[in-house]
Amino acid sequence: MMGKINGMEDIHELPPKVRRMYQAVIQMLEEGMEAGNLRVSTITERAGIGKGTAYEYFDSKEELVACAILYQMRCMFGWLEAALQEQETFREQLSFLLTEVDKRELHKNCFLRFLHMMTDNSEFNRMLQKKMHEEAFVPYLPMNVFAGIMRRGMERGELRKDIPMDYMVHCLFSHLLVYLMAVTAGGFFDTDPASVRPLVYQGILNELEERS
Amino acid sequence: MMGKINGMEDIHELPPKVRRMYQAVIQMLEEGMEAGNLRVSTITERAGIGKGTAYEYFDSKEELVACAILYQMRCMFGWLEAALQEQETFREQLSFLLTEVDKRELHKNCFLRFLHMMTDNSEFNRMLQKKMHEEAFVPYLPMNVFAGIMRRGMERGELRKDIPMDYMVHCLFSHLLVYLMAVTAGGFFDTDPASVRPLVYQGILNELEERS
Amino acid sequence: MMGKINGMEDIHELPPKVRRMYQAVIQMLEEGMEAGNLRVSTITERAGIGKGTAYEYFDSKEELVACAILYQMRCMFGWLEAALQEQETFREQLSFLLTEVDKRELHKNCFLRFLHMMTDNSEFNRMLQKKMHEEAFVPYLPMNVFAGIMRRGMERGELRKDIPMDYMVHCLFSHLLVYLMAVTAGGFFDTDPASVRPLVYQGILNELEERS
Amino acid sequence: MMGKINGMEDIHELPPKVRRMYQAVIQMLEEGMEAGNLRVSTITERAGIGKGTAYEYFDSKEELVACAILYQMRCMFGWLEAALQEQETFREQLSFLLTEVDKRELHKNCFLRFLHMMTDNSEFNRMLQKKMHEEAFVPYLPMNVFAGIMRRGMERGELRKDIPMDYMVHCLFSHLLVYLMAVTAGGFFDTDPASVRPLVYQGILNELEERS
DNA sequence: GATGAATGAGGGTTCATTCAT
DNA sequence: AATGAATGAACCCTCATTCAT
Repeated sequence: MMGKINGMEDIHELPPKVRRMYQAVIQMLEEGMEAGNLRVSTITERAGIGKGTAYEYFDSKEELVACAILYQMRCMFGWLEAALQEQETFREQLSFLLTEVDKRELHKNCFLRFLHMMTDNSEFNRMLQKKMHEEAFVPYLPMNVFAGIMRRGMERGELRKDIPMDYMVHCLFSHLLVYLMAVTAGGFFDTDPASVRPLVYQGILNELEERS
Repeated sequence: MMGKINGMEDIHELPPKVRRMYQAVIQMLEEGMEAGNLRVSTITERAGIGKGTAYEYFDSKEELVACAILYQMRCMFGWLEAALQEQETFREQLSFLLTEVDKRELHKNCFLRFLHMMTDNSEFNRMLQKKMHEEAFVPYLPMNVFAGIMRRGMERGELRKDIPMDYMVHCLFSHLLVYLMAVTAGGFFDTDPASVRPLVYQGILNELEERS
Repeated sequence: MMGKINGMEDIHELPPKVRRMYQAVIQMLEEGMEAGNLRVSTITERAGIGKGTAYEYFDSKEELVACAILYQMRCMFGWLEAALQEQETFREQLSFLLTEVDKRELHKNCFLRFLHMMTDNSEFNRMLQKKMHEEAFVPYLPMNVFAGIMRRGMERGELRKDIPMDYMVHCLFSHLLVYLMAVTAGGFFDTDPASVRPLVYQGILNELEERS
Repeated sequence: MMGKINGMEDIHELPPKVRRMYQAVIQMLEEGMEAGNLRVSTITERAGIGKGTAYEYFDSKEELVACAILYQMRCMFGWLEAALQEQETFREQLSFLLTEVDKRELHKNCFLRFLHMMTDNSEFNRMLQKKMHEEAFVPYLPMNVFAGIMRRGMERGELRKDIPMDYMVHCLFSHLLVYLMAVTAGGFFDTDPASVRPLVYQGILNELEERS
């Protein structure tokens, strides 16, 4: 029998039914269902396949859902990495990131989920985190994507070289996060994102940019 | 029949069985169980009461758990507010906050949960968020607690007055968040919290403090 | 919560729903279903209770079925022991046993099942055998019932005292077995039980009876 | 398309894949699995063939397993018949049988299973029994094998001629059975097989042997 | 003939909720 | 008001069987 899927397969070589299940899972998560409450029958139904087929590819519902989430993250962060590479300066990259958050694109799909995961110590999440530390996944970790930006920015002489890399990543991460929340979390901050954006932008530059 | 509990009761006038159920819920959450996976039977068992009794006070399991979480947040943020009031300067308040995060006290009990909630769009969370917007809960919102600190800091002349309050709160919040993650999320950032702490501390002051 | 049933309860103090489930199981076994193929839903349906109720009393279907079988054995072998006590001589006891086998009463209910069990090394059966070795069950073991007969027969001077007890039990057991098969196993032996009975009767006496 | 296998094929002209499936079934039964719990996928996997192939030869899993069991019995009882023929006297044959039981060879493979079947009235077993009464199988029935021994023993003047054949077979069968149990059924009889063996041996001779 | 991916009916188990006491 | 035995809908997972290749 064919070996089971473990989530580290090449994104472009997934069996079509697996891809359809992944898409069903992602879709449902975006509709606001909790990862733990997804039903196998609904997933396979949406994927247009038989219920038992899920178990041809995965050992359990949890495996299936976890792999789907990983898949999404690899897609999104992979895309993000590539998109950021196309920007020429750190300022452009920063603008690009903020605009992505504005478009509610990134956030809905990955950033928030990543954050949600990091603040969750359920058993399911521990499994997910374990998978995220597999070698094949590491380059997709947002921390590493951000570190790449920083490094290149420093090489171009745009960013300060006297701050530990860790803190630089944290700095970018945290500001983006708060902007993300201002954009999303309707109600907790009764704030106009448009008025916060320049402050966030400037705040990051103040901390990280090399002063000429 | 007595009306049901809605989560906005005075913290000090809870029926004792309700308080015991709240404590059971909080305890289990801290043991790493997901809010959605708690079982009514376990909750009432730990509370030392009959299973049916839960339904004397709440309409559903979800209501019970949501009210317990609200209760915890009101306790913790209420306590935090009071504790911060006792500090005399903003710098002392900031140190206090960082130390709390260090102690993994705050974070485990509330901050992380709050963040977790804000990054979740499940049905359960929408209910929780709705309850959080009830008038009685508003003063406990972390944003408002932080805004109070800022306001008083500005009155004492310690903090800049030319930045929108929203951004000041965001700034504090985001830096704390990242420090929280450095302290907690073992593995994603392979960072030494001790080396990050002064940077976080200084970063916040750089952005917010009035320069003499 | 009430502790689970383990099969060693006093036969006369069973919760009524448990007794009804036992009866449903026994009935179905006698209708020719295999112990492993019984369905929980059918059992509870026949017992006139909800499906979930089975799990109030037992941890699993296997436990339920095993306890039901033990219950039947305790009932039957308990009854057999008492009935044998009422016979005055070994010859009468022997006649009684053969007649019981004739009536297809004993066999259908217990003897065959006991034999079936002893020739089965499935996991289910290993569990059943483990339960049978619990102290509370031991006096009901057919071997011990038979040994009691022998002992009393020896005390009355009817049976030989020079043969090991083990073999005496074996002797009785094996002859009964064959008679049981002649009566039951339609087809394998195309034998008239009536013609075999006196031979079995005499065979046993020849081996065991004290010759005056 | 080729007709399906029905279990009465010549043992030596089985399609090789069928033989491999039979061997897989037998092996698993000897490992302690119940006939009803064998899985088609496991059987074909062990046989080194595709799962669908089983259905090229058999209409259902039950047919496959039943035929495998019949196959084993024909092999074993055929072998037993031949082996017994090589013994010159009844006493030697008897010793041989007891020794086989001692070696846990016979019993594990056939005798116990045969007994298990005879004490079972499940649907599966009724099918098996039906197949056993097919003409081609009759000579392998243990009863008939034993009857052959008896007949030859009588012809040689070793055995009594005044007892009905049925009873003689029963007598041998039952004693062997109980010895088998003493050897196998660890725990029900806490008996040392070695001490019982001579008694069994002598008991049989006492009943069946011609007294000179 | 041979295969094994796909299927979906089936069944064991869980657990929120009810309600008679 | 408090209880906890009883319930049954819900849901995961298994596995015999089919069928396109």
